[in-house]
Amino acid sequence: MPARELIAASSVPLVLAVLARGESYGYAILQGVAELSEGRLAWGEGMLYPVLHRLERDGLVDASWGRSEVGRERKYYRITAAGRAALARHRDEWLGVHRTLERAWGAIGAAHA
Amino acid sequence: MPARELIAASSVPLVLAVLARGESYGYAILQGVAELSEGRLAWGEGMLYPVLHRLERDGLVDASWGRSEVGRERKYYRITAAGRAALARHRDEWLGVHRTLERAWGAIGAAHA
DNA sequence: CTTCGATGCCTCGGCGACCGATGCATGGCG
DNA sequence: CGCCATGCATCGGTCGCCGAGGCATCGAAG
Repeated sequence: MPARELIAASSVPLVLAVLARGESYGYAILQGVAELSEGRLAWGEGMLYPVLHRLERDGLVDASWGRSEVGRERKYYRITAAGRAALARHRDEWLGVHRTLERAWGAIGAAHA
Repeated sequence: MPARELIAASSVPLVLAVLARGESYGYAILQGVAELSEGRLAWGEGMLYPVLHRLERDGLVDASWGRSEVGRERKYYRITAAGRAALARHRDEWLGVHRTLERAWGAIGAAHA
């Protein structure tokens, strides 16, 4: 499992990206992330729900209660326009840092003493 | 400037990568990071020194006092073998998360409703 | 019916990180 | 001497993680 800081940095963009594919709910998001990461990212519920609540508080997602096919209650989340904008911004920031790191890593190989 | 969490996630790998190119010291590392990121990452000293001290405490870098050409005191940092190993691990973790995000972003474009 | 596990939601609190503000010392310059 | 640049460091507010724990419902097994 990645370092805690990396989890923190990727949790919001990843949740937004999952929701950009269509509405979903807690448990399913957990599974979606595990699939996308091929098991490398395994979040606990204790970190997902606070993220979801923060996103809702900030207007990046909308939430509404619904029912599963078997009748169980679920809280469905949908990404908002502001959420899509935030996702794009997070993506740009991530890619900027990624390029910086690649440059630093590349230099290591080149400058290998 | 990127979100705080992204700074947190990239600071350690970046400092290690800079030091992997050769020994350096606080102020110069700050400039090296600014160059590598083309100004996108501008750290304050208040975040760099704690990172450096943590790395030293954990044995990922060695520190020693020296003097600049003009006679001023500087604390030079050198990466250790453990530091290079940690750098490689951070790099793997980063790339793993990066692939996950790319997959998630790609799906957005493909599944665009 | 009762018990068990899976689904599905949530909160609490310790820990640790960022980072703006602030402080201190030295050396060069006018 | 006064002032700026270099160069090191800490403090404290604020915020996020995430393991542990809690609650409710449903289906199946005994």
